[in-house]
Amino acid sequence: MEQSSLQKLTYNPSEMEKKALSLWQKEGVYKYDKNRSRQETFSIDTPPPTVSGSLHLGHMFSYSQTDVIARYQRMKGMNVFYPMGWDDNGLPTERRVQNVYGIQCSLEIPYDPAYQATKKEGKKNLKAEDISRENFIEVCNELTLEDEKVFKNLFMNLGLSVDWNLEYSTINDLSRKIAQRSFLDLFEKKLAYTQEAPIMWDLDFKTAVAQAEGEDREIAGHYYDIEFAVSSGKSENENDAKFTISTTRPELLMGCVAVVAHPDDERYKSFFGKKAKTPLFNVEVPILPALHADPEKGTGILMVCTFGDANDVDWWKQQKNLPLRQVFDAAGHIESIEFGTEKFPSLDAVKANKYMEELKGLYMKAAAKKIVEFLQAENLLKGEIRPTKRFAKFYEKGQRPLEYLSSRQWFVRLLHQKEEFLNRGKEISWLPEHMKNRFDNWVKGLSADWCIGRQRFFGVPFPVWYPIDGEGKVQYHKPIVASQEDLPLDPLNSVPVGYTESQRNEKNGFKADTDVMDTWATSSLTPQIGGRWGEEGSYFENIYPFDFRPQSHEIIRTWAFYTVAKSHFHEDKLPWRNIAISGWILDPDRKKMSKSKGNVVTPEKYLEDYGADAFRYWALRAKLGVDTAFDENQFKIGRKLCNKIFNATKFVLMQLENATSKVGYDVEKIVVGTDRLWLDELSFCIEDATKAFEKFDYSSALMRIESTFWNFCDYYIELVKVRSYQGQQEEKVSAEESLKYSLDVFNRLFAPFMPFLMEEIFHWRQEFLSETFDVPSIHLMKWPLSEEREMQDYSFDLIKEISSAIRAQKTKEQKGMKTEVSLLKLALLKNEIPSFELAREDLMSSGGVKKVELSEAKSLEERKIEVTLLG
RNA sequence: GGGCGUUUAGCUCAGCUGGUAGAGCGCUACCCUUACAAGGUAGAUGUCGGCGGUUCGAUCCCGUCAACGCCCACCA
Repeated sequence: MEQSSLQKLTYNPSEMEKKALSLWQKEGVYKYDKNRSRQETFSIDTPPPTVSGSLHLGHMFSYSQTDVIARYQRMKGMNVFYPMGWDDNGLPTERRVQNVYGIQCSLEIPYDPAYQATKKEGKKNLKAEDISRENFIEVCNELTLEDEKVFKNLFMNLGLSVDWNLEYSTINDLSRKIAQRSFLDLFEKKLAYTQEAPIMWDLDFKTAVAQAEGEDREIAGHYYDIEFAVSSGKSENENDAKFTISTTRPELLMGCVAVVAHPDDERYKSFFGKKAKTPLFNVEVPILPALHADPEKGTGILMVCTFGDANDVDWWKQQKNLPLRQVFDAAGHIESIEFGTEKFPSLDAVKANKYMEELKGLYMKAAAKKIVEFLQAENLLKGEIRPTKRFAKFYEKGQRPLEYLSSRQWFVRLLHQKEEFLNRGKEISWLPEHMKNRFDNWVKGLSADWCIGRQRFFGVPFPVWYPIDGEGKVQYHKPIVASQEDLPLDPLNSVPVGYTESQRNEKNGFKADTDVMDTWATSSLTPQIGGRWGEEGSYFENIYPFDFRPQSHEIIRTWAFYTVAKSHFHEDKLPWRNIAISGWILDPDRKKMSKSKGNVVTPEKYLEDYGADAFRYWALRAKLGVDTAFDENQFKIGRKLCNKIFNATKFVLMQLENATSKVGYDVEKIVVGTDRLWLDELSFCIEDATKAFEKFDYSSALMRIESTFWNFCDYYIELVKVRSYQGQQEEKVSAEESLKYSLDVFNRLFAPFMPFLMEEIFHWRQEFLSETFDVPSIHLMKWPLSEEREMQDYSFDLIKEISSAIRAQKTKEQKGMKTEVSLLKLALLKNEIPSFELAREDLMSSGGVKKVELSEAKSLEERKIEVTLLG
């Protein structure tokens, strides 16, 4: 308690961060109490970050924004449910595991409980070892655990007030169990169904992809003008009418099932009802009218192949009688097609099969080249090959354009409930409001049910088997689903009720579903996973529907939408009341930061250089939903504010070393007018900050608190510092109590924003002021309330004026001189004499002032208060 | 083509229901002078993207155009 010990202190963020972190952990400051009621609970549906690669600035930015809200709610006395999940389920992890351990998943191999994976550490060209899916998942779990530790550390250092007891990963037993439970519920409600249908397919990952995971990219291609003929039923006929089709996909020619033109197109009207003959393969296909054919584009007539693009799929689905002709396999090789069969008829099967001989097994690109050569040889390629740019759908993480492939998949019905989803969107409070448009747009544009199956390994297996009949045919239309008690399970290692392991893949036996679920099928259940939905000891009812869901805008169509859909299906409720969309961090040129552009800034360095509190300041100055250009300056400003708070607090504590009373504060003893004015200012600040926080507008709250704090330093401290240690007793006490009160208020107001520094100051108060508290941390203190009493009728500007004047005089070293305080806009003049008298008394007792007079002037506005300072 | 957002001082951004603009950084000048030089004091800086309209009055409301960004659709 010696003065020197205070004086020596310098702002050292990393030291106080360490201290605070261990205190929080030791005291369980952020622990969620599952026994408290729903009304007393504020629940947050935290986004589980993808655990691959590293956390970037954008994460730190948006997670800080959620944390400040969590901290405010906690100080309001709420029981905060603030979990953290890791999204480790999915492709990126799977690929890494394959590389790191040199293993791959085989669906044929049984589970080996004794299996231990070893990292291959530099050994190259090892043949990948085959292991079972369940073993593979175990290895994935091991690897992601390491990443999760790194992430957790970084989040802790940022000061997130997460309850780490509520940590989960999207592939752990609980998540798998709940994802499977969700599936069973959807199945029971007839919302999940399996069907053979064309789906978007990634050739490299060899998996189905959902509508929401596609993105458009521009690719280079070529137009080929190919000559077709109207068929007369013979393979060769000089007199057949000819027409030309422009296509960019000649390799799909074998899959052509129809030729279409716009119904009003005069050029082709007479062809409708007739058949066309495909070049090379001589397959007869109907010529039909179709509205999606645009007479302006190409030659106005086009081939429908199963399948070249979404149009083909849509149109094909509407036509009931068209065949399906799949020409390439799951890896993008041309299938071995036999012409002259029922599925692939031809007017000249011999010739067609001769061409096929050379095409089969080729990758599509090579096949296209070959076909073009054949066409040239037969003089069926008309005009020039014209280069073009076109947009194609890609899987977000993929390298090659998506293809449409027909396969059996599990779907979740969405299309029948678009209206309901739109209504759900209306019930949610969107922050900022306009983000709702993205949700609406997406729902309105939905064109396919949700394909939830993925032909991958690291994911949640479908708890499903299919019976095999006496002829060895798999009865896909009669799925056998697992029962609740057995979850989580992998059907590859479990047996359905009524069967034995020996019947696996046998006649009259069963076959396991080999697919896993889409990542979103699990992550759309974060509210259920967080609340341990359907589990013993579940506290789902105490947190659901959640109060707050933070997330970024690019996943409104996926995560937000799917979460709403699942909640709607399972509970017939909204998953959360408020959704807050954070903005993006852009690089200084206002471009989105992305790995491919090489403009990504990693957070570790800034966190270390400026300290977590300064780092948070940068994130918390930004409003929700607003993209922010990265600017290192903002860290400096945060650092400066932290330093100022540190020094000002230190100074006030030093002023109070000889205080009359050190135990707490007594507002009753704050009697001097300027002190009371200052209390009013603090009250207004608390009121405004609270209002802002209630609207989740933490950045306005911060701005308000920050500016009040600067006023405190620049004007109020200036005004009272002399009086607070050498004034008359009553006035001295008034200043002391007011300073203690201010310290307390700022300590609490800044706590959600700068948790580390505020924790430190909280302990200074105990050490140097001998204050005692019944909680171990500032973060368990209550948010301050504004005082309910009558406010003065003149404003804080008065304090500013006097204080500036005093400082100006000191600077000039002209003590004892008169100084003038301009009160042009002060409320004082509205209510002239009585208020002036009141102000005069206050000023006289505020310290350093010798004389206060009202100047003579012709008009009211020109009158000034003249203050004479002590010599 | 449809939808959404952004555009305010050199930079990053505030600006609540319409009353001729604010902060911080940067800049200029002065100051180790006071708890804090990671300070302080005093200052300069804007056709509030363009053009129309409503209004006594528009950064704010309406229309329109432009630039930038995002989402969706189309792409034979």
